[in-house]
Amino acid sequence: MAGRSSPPILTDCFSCQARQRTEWCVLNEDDLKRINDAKKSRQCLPGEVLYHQGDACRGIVCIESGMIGIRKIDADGNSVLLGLAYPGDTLGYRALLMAQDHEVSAEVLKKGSVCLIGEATVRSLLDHNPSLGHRFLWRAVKDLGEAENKFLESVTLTVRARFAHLLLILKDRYATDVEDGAISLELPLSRQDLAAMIGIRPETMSRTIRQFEDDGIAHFSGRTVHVPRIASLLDEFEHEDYL
Amino acid sequence: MAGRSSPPILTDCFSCQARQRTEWCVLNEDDLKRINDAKKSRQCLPGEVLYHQGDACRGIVCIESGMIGIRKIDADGNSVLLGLAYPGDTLGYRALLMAQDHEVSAEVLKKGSVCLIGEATVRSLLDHNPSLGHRFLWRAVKDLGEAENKFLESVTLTVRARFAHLLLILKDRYATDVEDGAISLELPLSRQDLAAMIGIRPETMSRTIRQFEDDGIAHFSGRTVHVPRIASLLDEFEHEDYL
DNA sequence: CATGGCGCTTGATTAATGTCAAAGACTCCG
DNA sequence: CGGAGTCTTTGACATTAATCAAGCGCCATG
Repeated sequence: MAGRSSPPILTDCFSCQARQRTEWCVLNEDDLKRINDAKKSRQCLPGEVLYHQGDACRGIVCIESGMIGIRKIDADGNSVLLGLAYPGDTLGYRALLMAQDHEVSAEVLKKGSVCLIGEATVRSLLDHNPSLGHRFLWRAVKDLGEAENKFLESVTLTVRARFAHLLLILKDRYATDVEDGAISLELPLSRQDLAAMIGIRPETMSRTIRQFEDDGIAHFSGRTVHVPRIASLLDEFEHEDYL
Repeated sequence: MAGRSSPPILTDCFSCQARQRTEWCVLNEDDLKRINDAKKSRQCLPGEVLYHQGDACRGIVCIESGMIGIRKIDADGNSVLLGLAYPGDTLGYRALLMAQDHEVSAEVLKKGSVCLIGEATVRSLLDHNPSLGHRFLWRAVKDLGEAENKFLESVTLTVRARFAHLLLILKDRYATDVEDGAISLELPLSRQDLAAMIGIRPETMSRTIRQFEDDGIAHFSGRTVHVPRIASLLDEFEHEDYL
């Protein structure tokens, strides 16, 4: 391990680290070979857009490494980050299954590599491989639950509460240091994108961060956050104004 | 037709009017018989709750007639109507597939009849009937798109715009009279529930209705609405404040 | 080193929506 | 018919978050 300096350029589904976490983990060797032959692998850099909303869907994207943001921009130019995607996640299955254009954009937030799998290949695999369909069904249902929760939060919780919740979610993946109720984390997002995740303006994000500072809930320094008492985030998120 | 006074009490999947619109339309005769034998049919009246959030999921519900509201109530008592379900819709598949408790309640809004299909039956059908899985996958993906749009609207649009959109959606199903850009419709919901659909307070709903009256966009009388110019609803929904 | 762009912060102000309270309207039931 | 309870409307007010505008800091680039 220590000797390898860089990953192989030509990635291979059989040895893909992320595959265990993907919908493709249920494929048998033959199918895996088919997908391996059909896929196109490629490196991607921050800022790059894998597909834009409105683009025709030509297949799906499988993330091998890096981080992708799912973004939607409305007619007025409001940018909302609907979600973050990580190695093992499959993107664009919605548009493919509905046989319509992409409704969202997929934008690279951290450099990494992705594989593109053509529409025909996916359809064919889905058709004769029921358990693959089940995996996608499971995935869609999970995403659906999360989407409904986001709607619910956006209409019932204040910005403070939503931001506290966002930090709690990011904590699970980005906590760098945990000790007895206190945590440090390294945010993967700019302030603008943090704002876009909970559907608020950058100015409001800035002010909310300031409030958390003033209230001693969290200390922000660049993208590093220190939370002395995780419970205080939970308080913000859950109690709201406990009557 | 004219002679029949009431529907038969014992409903039957083979003759079910709603089946064509359900996920079950892909079943062959054998499977249809299985489900027909396994299901329990029952009448339901407004106010009745088919399942509460937090209940264990014992199976799914298939709507034969009537209207069901999908409701979620948060810790502070805020009630949000996540959606409306109609004949042909299948409810509770989320909890069943995720093998967890119901996260929402299903509440009867208009009297009708539903069929309950046990968990074991559904799983068994899903397991050996791939096209049924595909139907559910398609359904989940569609619901997912709608849920994301609701989130998006809630964070980018004003209450006016969201209400205009709600009216446009309800129009498709409840328009009683359409003529040259003007419509009448009979709302299926109380003001409270209209408010709950877009995540606002009843008072705000009342005021928004008042605004629409004052602006000549729509005339409300009880649950009857008259919209002289449909385009005015579209203006509210789309342009927002066209810059 | 200078410069321009972009992201972030802050302040002042405004607009939108929630909250609280009260009164009317309607419905169901005895 | 009466009355309780719920739904709806309205008013006054508080609060939240968006908007507009300015300034600062950082970084890339010439």
